[in-house]
Amino acid sequence: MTQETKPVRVRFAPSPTGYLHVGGARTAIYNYLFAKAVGGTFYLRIEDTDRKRYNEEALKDLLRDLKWLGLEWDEGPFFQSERLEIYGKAAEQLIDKGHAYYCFCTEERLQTLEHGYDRHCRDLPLVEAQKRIESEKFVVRFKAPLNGSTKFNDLIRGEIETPNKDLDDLVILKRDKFPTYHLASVVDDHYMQTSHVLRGDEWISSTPKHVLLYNAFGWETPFFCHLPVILAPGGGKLSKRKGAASVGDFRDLGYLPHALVNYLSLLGWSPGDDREVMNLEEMIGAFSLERIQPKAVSFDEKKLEWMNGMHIRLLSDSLFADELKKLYPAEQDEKVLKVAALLKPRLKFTTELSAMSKYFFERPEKCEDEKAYTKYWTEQSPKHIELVAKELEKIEDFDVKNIELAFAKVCESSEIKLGALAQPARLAVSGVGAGPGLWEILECLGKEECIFRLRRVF
RNA sequence: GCCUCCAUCGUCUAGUGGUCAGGACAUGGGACUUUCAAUCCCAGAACAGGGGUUCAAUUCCCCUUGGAGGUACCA
Repeated sequence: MTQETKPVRVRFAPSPTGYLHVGGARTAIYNYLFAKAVGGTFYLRIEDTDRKRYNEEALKDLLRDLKWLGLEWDEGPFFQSERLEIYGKAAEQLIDKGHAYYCFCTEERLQTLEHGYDRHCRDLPLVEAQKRIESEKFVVRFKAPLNGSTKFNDLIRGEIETPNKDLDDLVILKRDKFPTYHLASVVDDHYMQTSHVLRGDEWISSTPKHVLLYNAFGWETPFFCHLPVILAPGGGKLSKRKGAASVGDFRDLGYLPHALVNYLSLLGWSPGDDREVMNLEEMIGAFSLERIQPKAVSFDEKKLEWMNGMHIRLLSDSLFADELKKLYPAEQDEKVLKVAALLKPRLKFTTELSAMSKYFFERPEKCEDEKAYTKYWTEQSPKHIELVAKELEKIEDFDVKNIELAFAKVCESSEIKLGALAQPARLAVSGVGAGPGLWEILECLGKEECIFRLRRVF
């Protein structure tokens, strides 16, 4: 079977040591989009071979965050820690073939070495080594070739060639019998029939070693595709200090999962046309590995914010109303839906919802918006508002059109500009100086409530 | 140090051996307007530098510079 005919199977293979950061999330997204785009399988593998850094909390968050993003996996999660026997056997297999060897060097000795491991144990006779493993601690190292060079083809960068003399005899089985990443990932990617390895580009320089491992086993290599890193706005690593960095952070800030996925998908990839705001189906439809850029990219939260606003506006009114309903479970659906429709076009974060919707459901006790108060409220305002209240009282059909007419009447009869009338009325009714159209607010509140609020004085 | 990768507006990107180098975010201005948004319109803004190859390079090659990654019994 050639690689071209192999069914597409890709994986996201995080190590549960910390929060899922946006770089990892994007790797997951590209794997997911690619699998879905070609009708392949997307599986999840947990690379928990580092017992010191293992963090159970991180694992839980990871699964939760992936689900939140909507990246459901088809298989897994598979845990490497449960497959130790397989890696042990694989290591033995390489030793038998002469591609790997036992190394008994102590950490102290290794520390005295200046330029990496000196291949001290490489030529120990196997029989001797096999005796020593009974009583001594050891690791298993891969025997890298001394001459020649190793090439592989990266799907977005083309051929990458490394002289073998620059590759060291890397440890594949650690002292604690756990495999290193290199062994575990190669063995798993083979047995789990991974067709394409899409991972961060920090792995580029390890890939020749992986290729050598595949060769030593006599296995076919998967396709490799290394994704560019995501950098912080000013350059350098993305970190909490430089703003939000983990998926959880963005969720807490009020971002929509699909807005994050959409934005992240565009960081290093484009559909080839001018589309930017896309739902998951559109992203899947447009996705291809060839259009991924090799260049490192920097994270622009401003654009993410904009993207989030766009996705909020894309939400159906009823879906958006569900968010609002969470805040006011006791309120009537009809009113919640109305308020939601008014608010939807004007916010960037669902977290703004609470503050922006409050006055629709609770009477404001006082004017909370001091700036607007100083700007719009005058000594004349109470008088003007009373005129409005009187006019509103006369309305039979309390809708936007009639409310507007009522205001127009007051303006005309008392020669007041609409601005001087509407803003104080808004303050009286909502307690704040900004929001949806005043007529809409009033209609939503209902005649009785409006008149009550107008006649109170702050 | 050594090895590897990368390089179009401030940012994300499209693009081609001959283009007015296109779009989006951000920025500035305008329109709309009862406010704040949203929306619409307009503007400024880029092919890192130097060598080649070529009739012609942003595009192909080399060097420099800059950035990123690796150089772990971490992934």
